[in-house]
Amino acid sequence: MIHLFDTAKGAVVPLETREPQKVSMYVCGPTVDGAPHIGHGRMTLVFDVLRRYLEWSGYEVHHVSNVTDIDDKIINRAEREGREPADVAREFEALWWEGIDAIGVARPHDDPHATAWVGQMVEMIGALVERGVAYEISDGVYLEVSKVDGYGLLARQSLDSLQAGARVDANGEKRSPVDFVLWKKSKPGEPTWPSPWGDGRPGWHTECVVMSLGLLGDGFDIHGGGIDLTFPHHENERAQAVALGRPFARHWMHNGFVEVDGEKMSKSLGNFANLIDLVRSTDPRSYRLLVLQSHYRSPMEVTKDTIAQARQAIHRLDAFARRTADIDSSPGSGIEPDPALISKFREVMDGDLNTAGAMTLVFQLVRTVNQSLDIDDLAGAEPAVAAVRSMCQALGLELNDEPEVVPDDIIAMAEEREAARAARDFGRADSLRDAITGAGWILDDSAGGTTIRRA
RNA sequence: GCGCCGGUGCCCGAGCGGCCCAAGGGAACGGCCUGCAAAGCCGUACAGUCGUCGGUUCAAAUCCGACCCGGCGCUCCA
Repeated sequence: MIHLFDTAKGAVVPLETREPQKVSMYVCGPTVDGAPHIGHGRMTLVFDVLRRYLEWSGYEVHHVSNVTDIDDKIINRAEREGREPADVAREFEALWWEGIDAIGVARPHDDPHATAWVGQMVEMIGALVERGVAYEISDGVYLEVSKVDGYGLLARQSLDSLQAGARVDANGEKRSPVDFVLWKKSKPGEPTWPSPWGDGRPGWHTECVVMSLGLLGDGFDIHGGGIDLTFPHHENERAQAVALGRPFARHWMHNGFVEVDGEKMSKSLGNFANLIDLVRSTDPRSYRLLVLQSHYRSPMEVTKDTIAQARQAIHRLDAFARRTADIDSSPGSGIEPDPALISKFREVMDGDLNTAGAMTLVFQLVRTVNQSLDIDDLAGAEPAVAAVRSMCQALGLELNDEPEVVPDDIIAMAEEREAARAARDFGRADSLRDAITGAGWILDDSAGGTTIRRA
């Protein structure tokens, strides 16, 4: 059984699902006010691997991830650029999916948009007001945090110490500085929805409770996101559910941050690393491998160097895939993954999703298979090859065993070089090779002939 | 200030009481292969030690305390 760290419990615990063999997970998605960055990339990759591994383990997974398409930052950007907030949201949502698709993250089964759920949010806020845990002041409706049992569970701090640290509120009407906004009354020119408290829009923390509960139901299994969302976002989501008396997430998961040169990478710091640039400038699988080689809760260093290191490792894996391409391990082939290896993999992954340990296994197998193949021990290699393929599937790592599509003129030059080599005219052969290299292609000579690949 | 999380070889990064004189990847070096290279494969070396100082224990990278450094939250943030 898989064990995962639960932020609320502060410990690694077995994943006990609401229904047997089914997992419902809600992952906090982006606010689409700008291009996705590599931190978003890591987050989606972490939960993609979790989802794939659970599916590989036999669970039926219901994966929901929202898109926040109305928010102050979107409004501000729209204002700055003189266009409609919806237009800003549309543009960056498209970019979001481009980045996510490129790194091979499976699309969620549902991708609720905040703007489509405002009616339900108004309803929920109404219920909170009715229960006497929310109150209206001049600029909006707030949740009264002191009325929520166990507030501070995720923050791992008492209400008192949270209150001590909270910034003083400018308005002065809030009953406590930690009370948070459920409904924001609109200022002129902003997008609005009607409500019993006047036109306005929902606060950020409200959308995720309403949409997660709405799509996955009470007591769903996993709620996840970046570690920065732990407090206040997730705390406040939970507070609303608790205040309503509804069971919320059974299990909380948060992934660690990406750091660039030891520093937090974020929009506000300006050392913002764009995911789109990354996937356009390198093999996107490199980034998945980099993510896999560190633990999801640890900080992860992303620089040109670490990306390049991962790309080299991907090359090694691809070479392995090419070398073993002739081994057919499809169902009915008679070649099964070595059960001992699979159970070792499972044991490692079940320990809080230890993907780094899993990659260790994969690379060790790559070596032993190569050793077997070096001495023509095909039978010894086959079950290990099948195991590697199975593991890679669980990790969402696609290995490339296909020769690349090479332009005709490059092929022509390569053939000419072959002729020159056959004629032992190595001067001519080498100058042709230089020309091919100059065009961005690399020749791999081997006993079986020469293959061409992109540099 | 309060709370949380880290500091492991040249780089990235697992391990979190005995299986660790510490995995794996990258880089380095050597060999095989090659007309020569590159690629690929194989192998070797690199941490006598896991930020520092104390402590607990038969046993500590792993637990406890203090300190130093970095990150996160308490403010928009994945």
